[in-house]
Amino acid sequence: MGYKLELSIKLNPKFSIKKAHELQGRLSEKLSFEDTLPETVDYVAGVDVAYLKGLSVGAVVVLDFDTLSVVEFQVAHVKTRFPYVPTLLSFMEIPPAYLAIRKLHLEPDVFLVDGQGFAHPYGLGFASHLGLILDKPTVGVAKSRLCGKLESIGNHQQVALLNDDGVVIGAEVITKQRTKPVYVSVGNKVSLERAVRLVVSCAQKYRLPEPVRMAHLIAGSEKRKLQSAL
DNA sequence: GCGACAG
DNA sequence: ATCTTGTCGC
Repeated sequence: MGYKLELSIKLNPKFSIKKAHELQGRLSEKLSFEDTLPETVDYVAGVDVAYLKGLSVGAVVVLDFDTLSVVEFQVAHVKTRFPYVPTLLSFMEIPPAYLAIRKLHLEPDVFLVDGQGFAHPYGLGFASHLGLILDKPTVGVAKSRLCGKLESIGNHQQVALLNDDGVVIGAEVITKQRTKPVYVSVGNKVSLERAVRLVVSCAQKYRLPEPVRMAHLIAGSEKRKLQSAL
């Protein structure tokens, strides 16, 4: 079901995988690794996308940074028009994610996104691409590694760096003991150090930081709702 | 040529 | 990601 779409895209001269990678490389240069976050964060958002047949369900949730309680959430669904192609995930997930985010009444200080940020072969994972479009601070929080070599930091056992040709592109973070680590990288307008701190502070009881975990649950419930409505 | 490959 | 109940372990 996905190969047909992938084929049509590969045959489309207006959008080849090679051209998409070149675009990612150019956009990556516009990323900011500076900390533009306010001293005290009030709202942290979580973003995720779920799939149902030919539909993509985007979900965004806003939590109070201090209590990690949900203060708002929005969902949106659109027909999936781009297949999952490793390294091109953002092209598939941005439409539903962006539509949901546009519905927000509150403006989050930062968005924790389910996927890679700068820790990407062309320096532009979903979190970074979304960060440029929103022109807001974003952090990539992936459940598995896409690229980069591990590089331990002294006697630090909770955080290891992801290195790519001598460049630090992200970090492997153990948010909860006895569970697999998560991969954190800068999306846009935030430093890696701050990004890691945000993820760690938002992950208390579960492996995934609460914003991302909540967004995942909301996308899932919305999917079930659409499911039964068919 | 071979292996890797977010969600 | 998705299809899915119970079950083993911290």
